[in-house]
Amino acid sequence: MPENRETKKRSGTKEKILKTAITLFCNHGYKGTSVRKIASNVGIRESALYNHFKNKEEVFLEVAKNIFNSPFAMKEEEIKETALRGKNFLQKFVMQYKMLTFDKQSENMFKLLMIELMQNKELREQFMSDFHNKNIKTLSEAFFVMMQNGLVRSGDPMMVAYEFLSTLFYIRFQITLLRFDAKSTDALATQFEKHVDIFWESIKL
Amino acid sequence: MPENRETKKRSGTKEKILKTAITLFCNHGYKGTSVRKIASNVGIRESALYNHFKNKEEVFLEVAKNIFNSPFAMKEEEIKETALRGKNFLQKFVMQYKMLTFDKQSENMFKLLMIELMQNKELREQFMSDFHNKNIKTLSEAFFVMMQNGLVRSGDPMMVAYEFLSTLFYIRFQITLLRFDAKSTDALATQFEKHVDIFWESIKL
DNA sequence: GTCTATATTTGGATAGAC
DNA sequence: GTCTATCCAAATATAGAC
Repeated sequence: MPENRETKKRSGTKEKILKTAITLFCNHGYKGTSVRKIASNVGIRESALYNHFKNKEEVFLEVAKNIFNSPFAMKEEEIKETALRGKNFLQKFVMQYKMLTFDKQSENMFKLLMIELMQNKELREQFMSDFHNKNIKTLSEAFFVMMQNGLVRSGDPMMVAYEFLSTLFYIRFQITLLRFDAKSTDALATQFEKHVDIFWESIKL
Repeated sequence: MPENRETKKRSGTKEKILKTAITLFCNHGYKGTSVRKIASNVGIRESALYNHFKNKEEVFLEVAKNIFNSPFAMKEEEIKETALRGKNFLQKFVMQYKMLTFDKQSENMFKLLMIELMQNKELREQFMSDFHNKNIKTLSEAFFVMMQNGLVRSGDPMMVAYEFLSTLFYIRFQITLLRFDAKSTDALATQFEKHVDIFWESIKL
């Protein structure tokens, strides 16, 4: 028995369901996606879907599981180290943010988040803690280091972090809207780099 | 006939329907709000609602009609004039933005916009043109005037406008999320003023 | 203008044959 | 594991009496 991992060696239906569900949930949200539609897109009957998932919510939870999983998290020590490089840190941070923005899976999760955010209290709280606070913390630490080392004008690191992050979010938000309709994002894609340039000029010593 | 305006002098049912519909649509979105729920909250049967509106969509459109109506628009000349006052212009602009954020009706419309934005192509386009571009235009003009008059460092007025606006949007976005759950927004409310202070310091000559 | 009753559709979910 | 058949609930909408 060469592959008895997990006992069942699948026909792949469950994966197909998940893949289809991701597309549908991320474009139409929970309410906008029916079990019927998922099943029909997969090419099976609804009843067959229930062999793989207990109910609609379980499918959704499986899809939304990675909604706050960032593939590009920075480690604590890495932050403090890289922060000493000033603008270079910001460029690195923004590059990761940009990759997230254009990464297909991250983009889908962001769309889903934006759709469900207003209808799901738990998501709102996770958005604040995971999405916002985590980034603010990273950036604050970096700006603090920069201030300590005389690289940037001193001030409240949290405030500077907020200013810096908010623009990144807005760019990502707009890009996500444009990509919904398959519109060009060329102008906005370069906005990330321009933001770093302008911002650095405004805070550097 | 003292009041033959519009022929029908209403029992107020239509207004009551609209008022109820605003609350429901703005908190649960189009799909999340049923005609049943609206009618029952008003205190009538569904069938009675159809005496006032052709269908659910017509109720929604009536509600969403004012989604981009800003009660605080600045006139062209006013912008150029006030821009000469530098930081004072930014303070005024932000104060209006802040009022919008906390104005009950505007807040509802913003919630509705955020809910529906990801599911409605037309709204996305209106968001870009009415919401984003209009503000960018106003701010760009102001920053241009400020640059011409040596009040702020010269640069691309549009870029500076983008930096300034994006933070305002993010603050509003976060406040809206908090208010969804009736959480305190004290910390964020002062962020508006702090933003102006920080931003002005970073661009002034 | 509101009610009762009803038509129709859509969506989530289960039973049981194969 | 998939299918057919079926059930049930919820939702949009209409007809016609009052």
